[in-house]
Amino acid sequence: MARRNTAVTDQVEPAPNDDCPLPEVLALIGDKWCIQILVELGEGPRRFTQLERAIEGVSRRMLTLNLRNLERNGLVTRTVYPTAPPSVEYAITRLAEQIRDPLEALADWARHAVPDLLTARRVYDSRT
Amino acid sequence: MARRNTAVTDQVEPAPNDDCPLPEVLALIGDKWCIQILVELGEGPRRFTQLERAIEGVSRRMLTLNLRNLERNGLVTRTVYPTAPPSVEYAITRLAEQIRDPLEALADWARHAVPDLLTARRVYDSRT
DNA sequence: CGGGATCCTCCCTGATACTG
DNA sequence: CAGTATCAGGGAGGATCCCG
Repeated sequence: MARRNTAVTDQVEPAPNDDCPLPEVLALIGDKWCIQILVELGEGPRRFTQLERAIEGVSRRMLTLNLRNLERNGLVTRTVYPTAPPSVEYAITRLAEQIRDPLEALADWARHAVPDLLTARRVYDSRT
Repeated sequence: MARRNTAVTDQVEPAPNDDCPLPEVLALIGDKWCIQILVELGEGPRRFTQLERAIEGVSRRMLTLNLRNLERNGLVTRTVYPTAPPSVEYAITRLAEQIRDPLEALADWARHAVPDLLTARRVYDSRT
């Protein structure tokens, strides 16, 4: 069991069966900060500290782990420039760019559904 | 602090700011079993035990919590038939039906991206 | 049958300190 | 600057028991 406690999500392992890959996708991009990382990198390449400042609330550790996971899955590239002090640049790949449309569709639904959702929630909560 | 340890995700609280509602959506439908529940209920109404058998791997507790969460957010309805023994039927709402298209788009991307993803992963892992 | 309540256990995560 | 290593806590989730 190599790689224990080194990745955020260890599952995925896309079961070749199952007609519904959604759980896997969610496991892939569900890591609390992945979306925000992808969104930020969508604006252009960023360095580690830039990401750390832009995302706000993320710890160094979690940022590292999420980036490693994204890199491992081919959604983000990591380029080291051997300068002094060292400089590391992250960027999204084509694979990651192609996911932006589906995610945008999901975001559209979210924006549209939030009111109904909040209403449902108030009703449910008021009935305790 | 009522409702502690009673919901799976307690956050959400859709911050009215932020132009990107994606983290909230993921918090909403990201609960490990929610997607599979919605997919299964998409086939038609189901009773608790039917869901428990269909989903496989889910514990009674988590199934209950996920269903409660979905119900609270207006994505699932819960109907109790006071028969003996009691019978409870779950079904998806219109709000939940409307999310199926975005999710399907995401699933399409997933199916298309899996090969690249696995390749990237093998390359990354082989470089240790 | 359909859960609620309780206990208990990992492991995820944050904080801190150290390194090339 | 860009991380890794280590420690500690807290919460998610499983197992179990019980009840209407």
